[in-house]
Amino acid sequence: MPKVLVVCGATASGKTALAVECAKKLNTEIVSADSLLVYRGLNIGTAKPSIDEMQGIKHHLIDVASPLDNFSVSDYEKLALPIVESLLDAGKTPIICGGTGFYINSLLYKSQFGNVGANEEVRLRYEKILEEKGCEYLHELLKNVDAESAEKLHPNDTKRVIRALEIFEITGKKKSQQQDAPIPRFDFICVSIDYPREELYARIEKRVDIMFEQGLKEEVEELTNSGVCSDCQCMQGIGYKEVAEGLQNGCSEEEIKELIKKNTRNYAKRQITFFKRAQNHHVLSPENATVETVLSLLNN
RNA sequence: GGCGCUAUAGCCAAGUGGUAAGGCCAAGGUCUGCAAAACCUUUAUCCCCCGGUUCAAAUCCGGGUGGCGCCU
Repeated sequence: MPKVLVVCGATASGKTALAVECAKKLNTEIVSADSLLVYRGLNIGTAKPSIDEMQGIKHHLIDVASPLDNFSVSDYEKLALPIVESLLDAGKTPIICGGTGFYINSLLYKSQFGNVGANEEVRLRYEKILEEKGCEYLHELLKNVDAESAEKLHPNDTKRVIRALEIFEITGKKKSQQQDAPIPRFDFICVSIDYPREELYARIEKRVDIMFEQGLKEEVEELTNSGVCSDCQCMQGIGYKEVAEGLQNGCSEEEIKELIKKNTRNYAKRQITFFKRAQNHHVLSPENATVETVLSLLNN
């Protein structure tokens, strides 16, 4: 039996419920893999599982960061990996459940992320260069030190161009030479629930309506009042940025809601694209997304 | 009924004689420390219809149809 179960897929596809059912059956715990669930105070807009929904199953990596923090994959890996490992040591099948593919991969594969952390100072400097001389110039800079990485990156993809530059500057080594081979850390299978697109979009829209009923606006206001401003990383979350901006610009609730729906649909599409390439990935139809199916896949 | 304006992709829209900008939406994709982020690609054989002028018309002319506005 594979040792790790990953429940991934698009937002609003029913991952949480399936993972909880599996956890109950397997008598194990869930490691959330979601870049926004990590923040305390972001509950409604992230559709954070309620105590009720968790059904007594222990969920890790939820509420582990302050909304003022800048949480990153690396932080995630540092916190989550030991938990996965300890569950394995205890003879359990850890369930990684979430929609942030990047986070999931950091657990599944041994990657050192170039062995360099983010360096604000270096980033700021390159951002300034970007502002003054443009992205083509920045791309040229990278070409000079790491042609291979430059080749792979579009000049407009300035975030990654800067990261490559950052890695070179700090380590003196090329990012292209530090790409870790994607070596799996464990035996695992991935499972996702595949709704017809129309249906998934309908679920998303319904969910957004519910968020507003539950008081998304109030949640954003509370965060804002407690000093979480739009510069904070968590305010990049869908639902949060639209409400914060919308309220400032005097948009109607309908307008804000529609924008959130659209952005969430686009996000779901990106997730689907990302998970298409996942290894050992079983795409389940909604009818087939049952504990029994998952367990039988695990046993194969 | 008369007069004026208008008609370009799902939406907004440029183009006013030389072979269809751009934006939005949508779809597809990328992804190794900001990932619910960031980035890339694609999308009108054709400009409401009919006829005319011209080497050449989305662009000019005539007629028709739809919309908008004003007048009676």
